[in-house]
Amino acid sequence: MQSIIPESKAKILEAAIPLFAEAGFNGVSMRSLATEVGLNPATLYHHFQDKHTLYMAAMSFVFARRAETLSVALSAEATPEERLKKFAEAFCRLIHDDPDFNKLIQREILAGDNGRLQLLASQVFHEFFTSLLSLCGELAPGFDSHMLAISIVGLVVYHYQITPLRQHLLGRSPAHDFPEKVATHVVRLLLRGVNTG
Amino acid sequence: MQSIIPESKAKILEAAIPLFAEAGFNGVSMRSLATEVGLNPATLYHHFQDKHTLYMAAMSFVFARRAETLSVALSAEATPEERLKKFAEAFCRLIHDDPDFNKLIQREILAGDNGRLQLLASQVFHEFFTSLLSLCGELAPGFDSHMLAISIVGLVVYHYQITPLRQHLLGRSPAHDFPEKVATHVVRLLLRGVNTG
DNA sequence: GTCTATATGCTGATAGAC
DNA sequence: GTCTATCAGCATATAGAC
Repeated sequence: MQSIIPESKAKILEAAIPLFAEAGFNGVSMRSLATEVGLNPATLYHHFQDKHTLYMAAMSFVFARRAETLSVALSAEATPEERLKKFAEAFCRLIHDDPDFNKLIQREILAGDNGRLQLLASQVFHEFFTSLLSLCGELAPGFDSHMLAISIVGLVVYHYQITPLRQHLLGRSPAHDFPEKVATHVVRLLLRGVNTG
Repeated sequence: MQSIIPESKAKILEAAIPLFAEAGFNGVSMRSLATEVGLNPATLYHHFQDKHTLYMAAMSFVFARRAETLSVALSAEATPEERLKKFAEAFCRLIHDDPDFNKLIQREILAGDNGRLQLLASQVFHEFFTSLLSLCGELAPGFDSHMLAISIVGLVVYHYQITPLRQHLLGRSPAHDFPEKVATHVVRLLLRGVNTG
């Protein structure tokens, strides 16, 4: 499954990922990318057929890195509550440590290309989401597993998505960015709701 | 507070909103916008100084429309539980009925311009978020109100944000898009967590 | 207030030398 | 595999007629 990528090609992709995450497909020119890598713009066309091909290669590159990480935390043998806790911690850490991953997914969803979303769903999220669905089924048989799974992911992802805006909202503290803090909050809310006790 | 906008100017802004929501600032050219409105590109520059000014005017236009709606559902006199329910329903309906609003906020967050996010926070979300914080304080004194408020918003918003991707994930049903369904799910999860009963 | 015509620069992409 | 040189097209924006 793991394809071998030549060094220079990988160097271009590594540079492309943060640029595309920050500015989107239209916001990154082949010139600016070439400058970033320290190459001539024409050289990029030796490694990739065109800009779109390069973009897709960069997406595959970053997504392949993370698809594995996502499933691991869910597959451990433990009680549903324990697995939820482990998953929340691993997921918060992942999203916190690799902001590009989150941004690129957001941009893909916004772009709304159905073929690409299909690819994303099947190649990156299928195994992860299947495991999460089964966890949801064990954890809360009375809930719609699909909605619950989306809610769990949303609770984590949204916290980090909205971070740049949160800086300007009331009650904000730097501690709110710590993965452990977010994980604890999310798990507590999921298990018992707002009922204190 | 409500500024008077000439008809032709308003017509341009109304056309610009869905275009910017769909393709982002870089993805919309003055040419394509002009074509959409049925005007010559040069005419746009009679109404707006430049593209950035036009974009900001479009943002103010769509946000001013919604800032009011957001606060209303929270200000009613009722028990915290009842207010949460009312808010969830109104919020789900708003996000469902006006996808552009959600997309434009997402794009603003991704763009990450701190000045513009500050403006968004103070002019659009301040009153709304303050009310939501106070509801959170009444509802769950044991929780960090800031985190809880973000979680409530995230549960709703993320559900609709991820809709294009959800189409390709397991367990999906068209009913998952209905605002009432999402609101019921979110409120149930918030009040009692996954504990069935 | 809307148009025609146009300036200027940046874009993705190619041909061909080394 | 990397470069120089260059193309055609589209971008934002302006000047000025009607």
